[in-house]
Amino acid sequence: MNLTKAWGILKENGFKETTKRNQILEIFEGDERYLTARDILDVMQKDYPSMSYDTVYRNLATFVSLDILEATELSGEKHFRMHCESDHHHHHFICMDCGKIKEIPLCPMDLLGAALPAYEIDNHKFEIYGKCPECK
Amino acid sequence: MNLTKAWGILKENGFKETTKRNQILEIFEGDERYLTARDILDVMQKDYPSMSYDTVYRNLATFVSLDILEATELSGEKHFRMHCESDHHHHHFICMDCGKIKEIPLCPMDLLGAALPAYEIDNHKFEIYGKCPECK
DNA sequence: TTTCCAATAAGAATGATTACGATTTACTAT
DNA sequence: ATAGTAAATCGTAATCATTCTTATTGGAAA
Repeated sequence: MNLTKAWGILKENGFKETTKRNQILEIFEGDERYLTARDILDVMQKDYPSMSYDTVYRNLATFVSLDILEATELSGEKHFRMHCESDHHHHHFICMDCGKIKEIPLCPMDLLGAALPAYEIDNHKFEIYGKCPECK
Repeated sequence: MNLTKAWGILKENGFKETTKRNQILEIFEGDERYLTARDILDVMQKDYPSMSYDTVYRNLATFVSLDILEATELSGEKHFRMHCESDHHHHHFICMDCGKIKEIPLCPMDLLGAALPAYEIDNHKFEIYGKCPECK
């Protein structure tokens, strides 16, 4: 997703255009890796030494709730990246060295079919972890 | 897995038989749900008011490293349960209400085949979240 | 029984995340 | 433009899970 589309979604939902918000989005636009809240804060504090954790976490939560960012938990820490452009459901290979991802078009839920008839299925997680060709 | 088998593994690896360790294992033997370190501590402190977090965490880590327990991260917290008896690789449906699981015999990695030739695959996670028939 | 080392207790430290009152900023209507 | 208003941010403290440290205890072998 790009900045323009992200701001479109934010405006539609009544969020104000602030410089901090914009810079957070710019960081994600220019980085395809999964980043932590701390990663964001570190970059932001170069320009805004008074930048607060609260602002980072609050905006990350906002962006995730609007599907501008996607989040996953890697080794106990929340990580974020710009939501994929592709509109079809998919999963990710995640490089544990550099944080870059590769889309996996397959979804195991398609194969399960009606294997759990009496169950209410709310969510699922399928991720592959390892090293990408560059990091191997 | 049962207590006898767990203690066999522990003894093989030179771990001493302590009352605390045994009670932790008994809790897991009698509970098929995913439990947190705090869950264990709460139960243990009824019998041992001085029970320390450190003891819980240290033993949980030991048990996981010996494949006596299996661990997963649910909403930011590490959860543990007795390792499944079944020797073939599988995944889990996890009830987010009661913590009970259901085994899913299918593994999506089987279907990926050689779809990621240049990648080093170290690990993967496939879990389905929702409500079990009892909790629905 | 004594000795040794693993195991534990107690509590402090850490690291990520959330909460809160005070202040500032972006948008809106004048 | 300007003021009013609610949203956004700051600064900092609190919380929560987890790990670390040091002193002490307990299990098992000699």
